[in-house]
Amino acid sequence: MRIGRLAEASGVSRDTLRYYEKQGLIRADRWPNGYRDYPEGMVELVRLIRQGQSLGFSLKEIGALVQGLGGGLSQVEVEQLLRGKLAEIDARMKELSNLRAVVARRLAEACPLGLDAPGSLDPKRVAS
Amino acid sequence: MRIGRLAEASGVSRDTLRYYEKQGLIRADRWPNGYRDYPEGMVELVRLIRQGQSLGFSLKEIGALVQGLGGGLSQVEVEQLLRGKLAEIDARMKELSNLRAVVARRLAEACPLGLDAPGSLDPKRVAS
DNA sequence: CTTGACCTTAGACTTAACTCCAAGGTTTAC
DNA sequence: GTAAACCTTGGAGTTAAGTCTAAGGTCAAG
Repeated sequence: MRIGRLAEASGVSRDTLRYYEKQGLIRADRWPNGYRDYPEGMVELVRLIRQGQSLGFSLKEIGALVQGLGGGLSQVEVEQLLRGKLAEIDARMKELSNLRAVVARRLAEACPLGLDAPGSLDPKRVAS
Repeated sequence: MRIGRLAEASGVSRDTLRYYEKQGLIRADRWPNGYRDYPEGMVELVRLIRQGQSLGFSLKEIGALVQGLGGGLSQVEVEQLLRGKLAEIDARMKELSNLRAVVARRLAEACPLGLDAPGSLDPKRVAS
C-alpha cells in the first residue's frame, strides 16, 4: 500500500503521514524506487493515533506508547507504561463525565423556563 | 480578587489568564488603577476551561460555549449549542472506552506470558 | 515519448496556545 | 521613602502539529 492509498483509507494527509514517520510513530518499508510501502494494518494504527489525539493525548505521548511497545523497553517497563496509560484513560473518563454533568445541568436550567441559577458557566455572571 | 491570586487558585499563569481574556473566554472588572478584579467563582470557570482543554476541546470551542451562554444567543441557540456539546462529550466517552479496551487488551497480552498476538499496536509488526 | 497522476526530499510557512521580556505604574513592608 | 512584590501593556519568541512549495524522480495510458 502506497502513501496516497493509506492517506485516503485513514483520512489523514500524505504530509501528515510523513510527519508521523519523522516523529517515529509509524514506519514504512520501501520499494526499490524509494516509494513507501505500508501493510494493510497501518490504517488501523493511524486511526488509533488520531483517536488518541482527539482525546487530548499528544503525539509524543502516543509515540511513547507505540515506541515502547515496538522498541527497546523491557517487559516490566511496557507493562508499567500500559498500566499508566490505562489509569490516565480512566481519569480522563471521570473528568469527561464530570464535564458532561456540568453541561447537562446547564441545559436543564436553560431549557424549560430560562431560569438563571447560580453556578452558571456564564463568565459575565459568575458567582462573586 | 487580583490576577495573581486567581492564577494561584486556578493553577494557570497570569499570562495565560490575560490570554484567555484576549480570546474572550473570561472577563474582568477593573479597579480604578487598572488592575483586573475577578469574582471568586472565576476560579471554577478557569478550572472548567482547563478541564475541557485536557479532554481535547480547543479554546475556540470552549469559547463558543462560554460566549454563547453569556452572549447574544437566543434561548433556542443556547439549547442547541448545549445539546451539541453533550452529544460530542458522549461520543468522546465512547471513543475513550474503545481506546481503553485496546490498551487493556494489549496489557493482557503483554503481561502474563509475553505473547505477541496479532492486532498489536506495535508499528513494526502491524498485520500485513 | 509525452502527459498526468503518482511519489521523493528539504525547507519555509501557519495556527493555536502559550511564554517571556521590556518599560513602566502601584501597593505593601520596613 | 525606598525596596520588594505586585500590577499594566505591547510585542517578540516558542512548541506542537501540521501544511505548503519547489524541484525533481517514476510509471501507466494513449
